[in-house]
Amino acid sequence: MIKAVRGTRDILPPETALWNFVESAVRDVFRAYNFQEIRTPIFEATELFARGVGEETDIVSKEMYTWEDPPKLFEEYKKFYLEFTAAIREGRQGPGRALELSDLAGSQFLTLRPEATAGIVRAYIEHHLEKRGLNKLYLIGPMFRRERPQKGRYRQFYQINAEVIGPPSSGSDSPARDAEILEMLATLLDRLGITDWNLQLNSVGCANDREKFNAALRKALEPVVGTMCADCQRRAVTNPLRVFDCKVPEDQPIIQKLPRISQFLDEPCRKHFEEVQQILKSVGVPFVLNDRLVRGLDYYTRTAFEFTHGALGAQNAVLGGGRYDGLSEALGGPPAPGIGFAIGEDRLVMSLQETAESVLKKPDVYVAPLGAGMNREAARLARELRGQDLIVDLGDENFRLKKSFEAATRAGAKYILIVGENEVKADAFALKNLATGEQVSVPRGELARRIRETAQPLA
RNA sequence: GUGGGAAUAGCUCAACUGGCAGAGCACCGGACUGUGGCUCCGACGGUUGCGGGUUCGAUUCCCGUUUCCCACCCCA
Repeated sequence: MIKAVRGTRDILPPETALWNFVESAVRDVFRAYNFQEIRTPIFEATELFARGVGEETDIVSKEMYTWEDPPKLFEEYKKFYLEFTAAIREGRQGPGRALELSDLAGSQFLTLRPEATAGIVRAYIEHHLEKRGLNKLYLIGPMFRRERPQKGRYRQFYQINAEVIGPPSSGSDSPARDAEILEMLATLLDRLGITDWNLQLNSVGCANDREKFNAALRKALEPVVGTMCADCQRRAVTNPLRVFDCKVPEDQPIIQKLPRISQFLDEPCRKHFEEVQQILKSVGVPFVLNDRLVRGLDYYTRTAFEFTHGALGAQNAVLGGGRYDGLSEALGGPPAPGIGFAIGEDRLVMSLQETAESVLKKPDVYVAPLGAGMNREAARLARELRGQDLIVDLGDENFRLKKSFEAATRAGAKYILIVGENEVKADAFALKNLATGEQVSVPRGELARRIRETAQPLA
């Protein structure tokens, strides 16, 4: 049997109804904040992510799905190898040279997107969206990372992203935008019925602050790192910021004494962060300051945040984001401050799984043809009813009536409509309410109204 | 990439120290020829994840492998 590949999965009904519920709530809420949808390709030039996300991040250095298109390197290597082995076998001189860079001319490296922001900023630059002033964009779609799967973590997973980006003159760097995004997220989660969320907020400063902070952090770690856990010793070398993620109890007293980014913010960054907090207080969005919150992508500046939720296991971050004021320039574009976030849709759906049944729309009526030739009549009736905006399921004339009833019940239909010879002659059809058992004969022209008026009060 | 657990019918799970692979639910048919849910009866359903080893005999023990789950790492 051919199975879905590791880390990928099929999302089946009725669970898909829950995904649609989430996505339509997202679209409604985002529209209220004047965000508009953007769709970008699922694969991009590898270089985009290398430069945008950062060569040193785990995402780029070990988790991307990358290939060569067309696969010349592989073809050239195969050719070389075959010639080489044939030469040895035949005892003659082998190929004169190994593979060179020029052999790769005409091919490029492509990557399945591991995140959305780089692609959106690429589109912003490519289409000169700075001419439009402030852009408020959102994107829903699959992302790909080659990680070991576990609860809430897949190799193909789905994100809901939103970005506010524009030239500085559009106010894109204003703390008002940070606060607006955070308030929108709080609204969305509440709307979805997720109430026990927790907003963790931090500022990671600008590039300048980070440089000073990193230097101070390295200096502070130097004398103590030898006594810390193996992971911390590794982090201290590769990415000192991540030491703050450590959960080993013995290391906590040491971490407590380390310098914090909050002590290194310059005056503009400090004021910016302060204003974000003041607006959040003003609109009543609760948050917790966490100056140990660091994010894994190189492009983040200033505001960084994470919404967590219990019942998600170890992967408890349901969404995360922050500001990325230098990203556009890093990709060769004009200055374009921005802030955005990514919601892990898989995790979001997981945290409201129990409501799956309640958002599923059931058929209003099951049309049951009865006897030879009745499929034709039933098809006409079903078409009429569907044209009246009813959800209609349709059976088959070969089903015995008992089987039609069972199928209608299983489908969860509110009504069953019997289409037999008697009904066709009279042009009035037996309509039975499957919940109450009440059955009446209804003239063709009144069917839709009859189904709708008694079906509505149930909802 | 590292560690732990698991894999048996469509689903959820049994099967004693190694001895005929089973149950419930679901599905299909019948009781009931144009009236469902309840009930009763019957039928169907398996390369025990895959490959190897030990054994008279392996779902069971051993080795390998794949996948899933959980955690680390990292992130959404």
